[in-house]
Amino acid sequence: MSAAYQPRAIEGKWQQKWEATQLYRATVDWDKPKHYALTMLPYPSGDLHIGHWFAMTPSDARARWMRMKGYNVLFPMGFDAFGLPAEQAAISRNIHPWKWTYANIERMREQLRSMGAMFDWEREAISCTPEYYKWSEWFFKRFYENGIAYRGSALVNWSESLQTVLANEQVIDGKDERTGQPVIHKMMEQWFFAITKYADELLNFEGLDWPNAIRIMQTNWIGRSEGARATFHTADGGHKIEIYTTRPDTLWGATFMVLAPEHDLVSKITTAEKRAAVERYIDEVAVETEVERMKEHREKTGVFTGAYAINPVNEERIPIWIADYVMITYGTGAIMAVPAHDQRDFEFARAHDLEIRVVIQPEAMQEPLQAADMDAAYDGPGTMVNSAPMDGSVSSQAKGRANAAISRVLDWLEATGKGQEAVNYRLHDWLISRQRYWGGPIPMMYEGGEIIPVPDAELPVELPEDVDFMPTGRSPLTYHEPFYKVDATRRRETDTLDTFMCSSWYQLRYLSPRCDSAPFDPEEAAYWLPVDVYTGGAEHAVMHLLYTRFFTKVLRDIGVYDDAAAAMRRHGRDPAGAFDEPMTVLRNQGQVLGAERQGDFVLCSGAQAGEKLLARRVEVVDWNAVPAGFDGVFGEIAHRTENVLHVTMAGVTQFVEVLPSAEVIIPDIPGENTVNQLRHHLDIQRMSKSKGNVVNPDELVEQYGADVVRCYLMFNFDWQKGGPWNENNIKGPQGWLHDVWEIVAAGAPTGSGDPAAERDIERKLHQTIAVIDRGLEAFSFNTAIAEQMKFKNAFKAALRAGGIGAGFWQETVSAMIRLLAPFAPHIAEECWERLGGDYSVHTQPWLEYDAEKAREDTVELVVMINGKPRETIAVAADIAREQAQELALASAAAQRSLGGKPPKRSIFIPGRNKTSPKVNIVL
RNA sequence: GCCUCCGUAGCUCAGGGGUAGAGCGCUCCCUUGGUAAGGGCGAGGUCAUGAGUUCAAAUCUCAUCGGAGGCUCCA
Repeated sequence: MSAAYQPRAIEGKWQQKWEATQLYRATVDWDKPKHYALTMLPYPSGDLHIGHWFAMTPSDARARWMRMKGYNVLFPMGFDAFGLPAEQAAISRNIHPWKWTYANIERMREQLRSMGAMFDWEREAISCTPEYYKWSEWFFKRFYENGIAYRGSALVNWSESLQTVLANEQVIDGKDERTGQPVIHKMMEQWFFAITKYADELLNFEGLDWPNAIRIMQTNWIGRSEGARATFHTADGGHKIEIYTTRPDTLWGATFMVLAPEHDLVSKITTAEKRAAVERYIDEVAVETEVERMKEHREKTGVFTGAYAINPVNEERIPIWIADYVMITYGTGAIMAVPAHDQRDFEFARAHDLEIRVVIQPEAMQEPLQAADMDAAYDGPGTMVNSAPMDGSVSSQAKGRANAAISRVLDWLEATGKGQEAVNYRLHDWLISRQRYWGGPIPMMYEGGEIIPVPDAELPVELPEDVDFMPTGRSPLTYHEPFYKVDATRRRETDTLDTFMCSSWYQLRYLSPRCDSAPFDPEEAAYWLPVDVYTGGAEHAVMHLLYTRFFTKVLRDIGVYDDAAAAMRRHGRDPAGAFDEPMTVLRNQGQVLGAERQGDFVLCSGAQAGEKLLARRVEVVDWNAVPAGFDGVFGEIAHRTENVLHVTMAGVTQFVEVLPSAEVIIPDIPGENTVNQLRHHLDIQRMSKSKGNVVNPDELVEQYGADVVRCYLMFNFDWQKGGPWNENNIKGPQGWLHDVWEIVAAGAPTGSGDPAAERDIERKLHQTIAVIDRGLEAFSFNTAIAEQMKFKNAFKAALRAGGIGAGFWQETVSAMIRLLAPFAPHIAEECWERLGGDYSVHTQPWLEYDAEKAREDTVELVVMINGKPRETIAVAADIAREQAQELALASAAAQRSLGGKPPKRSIFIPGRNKTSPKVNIVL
């Protein structure tokens, strides 16, 4: 065995052997328990970055661990290959999206292989291939037949820069989440999926082990609220106006109504004399982007329509206004305004001099609340007033039926037919069509006004390749006649599917990527589903992770899983609940961020000129090393623009202009120094090409080897948190693997060993196993590795001390290598072979934790006086209470403190796990 | 504004009612034929702050301060 650990020499070799022997091929075996581990598939952008490694290699370690524990593990990989970047590349660089995407996939496959992950490449699925999108289309048709997919008109998000509509989930703060360009609202006819039908079921996370944050985000996004719908009529009786409210107990306080400017009724009810003003306002609002409209603290603008409505609860005549603070996209797009008890309505009423009427009297107040005295709406608890026949009902702060007043009003509304109890959702149906080329075709045709599905036998509708990419941003499909012109009367749909549809079911395609008769093989599904552990980024909380849950539920309801369920029953597995959710356990990794850097600490001297110092001398010194009596500006360089330094000290920033003639002294940089060599503070931030803080995993692998990079990523971060990159720390895992290598390379010692030392190592080994198991179970990869480092340190020390015999060495090193295998698969395989183990270390059984072996024989009994440790006494680990207390009382420390008097109390705390037994003597 | 999560060594992180831990970094010493390296010794922490519960609080409770993420005219 060559002396030095040289990753390059072994990693390629083993990657090839693993592939040649199909070591990671996962096949159905009903005699073994299954484990479907899945990590989010990448978009083939062309280069694997460190984030992919961070997401995938710990998941790989965990999958390997499960495999060694006896599970039949499926850990597939593929590509989410449709999407805009490919199309942008086509437009800007004249490369066809097929070519661009496939070239990237080829490259990324190689990079993925360098990780040494146990991906089963036989199951690779690529969403942009006809074999794949045939089934995306097939699902679309099934959804259409079952009333889930429909074509409808709605106010949608239109991105001018991308020339396409976007789903609500893809718009953040009124901007397209990809480009950051503002979107506008536009009325368009589009394809939708009726995800709102599943809103209530999607709110139920029972049986799911998902991060709390994701559950909260999805719950917020769905935005269920309970309240009432009520129908107001215009005063002339000509029109009905539906409103939704969560506070039906304040209906009697409605003193005006507000419609969203986009509301259908606006044009119908506006009086002739107000028409001009109303139309002007609508035009103003229409050109506002979402961004402008969402600005905080903006003035409540609006105009009166001239029309009046009748409040159904008290027959009062109230004015109807339009205002942009009412959103057409929420509820019914119209509200009853209760200025006394809703802050927005209050502000609007004050701005436009509208009546404010108190209908909830706060209990605590002596005097009745007067509208004129209010400076804000009152939304606390109280008693209903001015609300005959509901006066006296008590409104708590509870929502919905839990509030007595609301409950009573709801009953009354239903009984009188003036309104109904209602549930409202913030969630809208999923807008699925895109005006783009590089996506799955929508298998629909139009003939006259009719929608005709493409027959199943003709699927897939293939994307034509011979298209021209126009810089206009329009989809080439819309002017590709052979594609859209089916025959003289029928025209094909030229919109394509949102890529999130393709990724909503990829976990099913992995089961049988070459299956041609169905989207997936039911026999495979019966065994593997559902996904047991899913890992990926939290940024998909309300997109992919919500969509795929919805998708799974629809497939279940329309019978797509029926054959799989039957197969399950044949194999004696109960299919109940197996198809309700796609992924049982979900964990999100954090993000690896760009490195933080301290700015230089400088001493600047010169002449003060107003706000800033004109420096004639700038010296970089050790952090905080300020000479006594220094009277210039000193501190960290927080920022530098040309020759102006922002120097901060204790939170105060001072400005220093370095004169061209100034002397700059940087001890670490020899020769003459310039102002440009001064380093300013660098914040932790996302890695991006423009910031130049991107870490290239290929270079790291080249330098340190894949195993070291894997271990560094797992050891140096809290996986679920992420953090700043700091390459210095790679030396820790590197040194560890070097040491392991050297221990194996050195071979068994020749001495006979010391039973006590060996027993100690055996104990530590089993304690280590327990920590690794716990760490992997909890995705705490860093603790699992830290514990192995500790064990290595202890073993190495014992070896040096000559306490280890040959037989024990073999046994222990063999165990150590098996424990290492999930984390550093290549070096473990090489060491395993050199130890004489059978191929492969990755198919060896995992080490069984033995509590008896992990037990300490003697431990330190801690004697505490008033809770402060004072002395230790070596005792048997299983020492009894009485004996321990006797020993403690007899100890020198206790005798000294007690001074002959009996203690007030003496408390025995038995040792557990890794803590020592203790006796606390209270004086 | 609301909702989550988090403040432990210089850095990145474990632990978590009962003696404060790891890796890196740092001091000093040794090796200089594993050498863009190895071995050894050591320093460094009122566990964000303040109160409470307890025989005992870094750990539990509450408040405050600081940080991260999410939602936000949601009727």
